[in-house]
Amino acid sequence: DASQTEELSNQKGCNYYKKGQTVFFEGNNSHGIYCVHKGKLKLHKLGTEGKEQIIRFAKDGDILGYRALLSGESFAASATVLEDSSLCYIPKDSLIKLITEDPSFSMKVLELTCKVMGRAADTITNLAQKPVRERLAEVLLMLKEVFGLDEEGTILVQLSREELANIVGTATESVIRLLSELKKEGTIELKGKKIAIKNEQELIHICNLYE
Amino acid sequence: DASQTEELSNQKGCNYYKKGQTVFFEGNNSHGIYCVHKGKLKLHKLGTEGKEQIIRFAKDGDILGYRALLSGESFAASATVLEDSSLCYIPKDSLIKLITEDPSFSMKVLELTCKVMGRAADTITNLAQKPVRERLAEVLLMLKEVFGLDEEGTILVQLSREELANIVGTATESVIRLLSELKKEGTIELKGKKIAIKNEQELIHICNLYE
DNA sequence: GAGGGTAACTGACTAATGTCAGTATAATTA
DNA sequence: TAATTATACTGACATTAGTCAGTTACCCTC
Repeated sequence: DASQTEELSNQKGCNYYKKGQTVFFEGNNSHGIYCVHKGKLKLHKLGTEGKEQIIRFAKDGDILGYRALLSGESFAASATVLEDSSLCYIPKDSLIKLITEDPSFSMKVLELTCKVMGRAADTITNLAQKPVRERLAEVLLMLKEVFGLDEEGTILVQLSREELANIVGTATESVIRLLSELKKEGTIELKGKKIAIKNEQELIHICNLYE
Repeated sequence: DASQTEELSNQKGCNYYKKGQTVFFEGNNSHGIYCVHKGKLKLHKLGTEGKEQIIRFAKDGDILGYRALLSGESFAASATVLEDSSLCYIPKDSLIKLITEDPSFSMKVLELTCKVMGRAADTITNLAQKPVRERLAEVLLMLKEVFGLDEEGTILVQLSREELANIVGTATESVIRLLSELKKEGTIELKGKKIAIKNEQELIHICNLYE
């Protein structure tokens, strides 16, 4: 959890990453995990024809790279920094030691992985069944949950239209069209890359249309 | 792993479930986990308009229901028996005791959850990016991996066309049409519900078309 | 501040896939 | 075995969403 992660961070010191830098690459082997001290990252993997698929996001207090390490597999996704961030690295041995020696810590890690699995099942269901418009609404609400809003309702993360498309699982043009639709309807506001949620109830309504 | 699961199964004894029976329901709370002694199950959740989405499968030696228990959330999916099965139940307390007292067991469970997470990321990417035909090919190969084939190449699980559609994330009619296409091309063979893989290389080719 | 590059946007078109309606076949049960 | 239901299948059609081509707006560097 936050306190234990923080403790680890302080012990080891942090490294700084510039916007756009990739912390680890899909397919490589994991030798340790990363704790986000301060920053925002995307976890993404390569799909068809090299197209990026964004799997999830990480922010302050989150940990990264543990899936590969604990499964003994290579990284299933790459982690790229969305804005200048500081992450601390915990080598494999320290982590394994902590997990095996501290049952409460290993329960925490289990809890985390199991929660992420639950979110993944939702994502699968939505991708399989919902049309693009509903998925986009869902993504906007997810981004709000993860990164929060400022006073004006602006989602506190900067993503390109292409990146939004790579979360939703659609073409960039579709995202552009649907965003301007939502703007016309007064549900959101657009100022450059910034997206402000003006009518959250309507977004919730859109993504629950048939439920 | 298998030996520890088996040990637990023997201790507690198994319960029998008839084909079609649901072992636990999405949304309910978990008070223990289930080990599959012998059988085949689907894990599925409700999506748009009550449509089923199949998330994954379980067979002999697999465990079920741990995600909810360890995350402290309700079941994210229901588990339904595809053919008569025997499962043994392990109450929460026994499991927690085992995890906290045996570090090697808790590492095993972590390894399991992390592997499942990796598969989920693949599924998300495929659903988001691949067309239905490729996803169907992928599903047939996945079913082969999970349940195996008999001497004639028949996949050793019986699923309706609707269930196949609910894995692939498409309409039943699309599955029917694509299956008969694959049959015409000689890639598979159909005898009632039974699907036999006649040209695995071709299936692999289909699902890797653009990679 | 001009120029070059990238990202955002728009419109026309096409292809993929879902929907609907109806028939045939298999499975189940009275 | 006949009746009944459920599942598999087929064809026509509608709709969604992706592709392609081109324009405009923004951003960064020189």
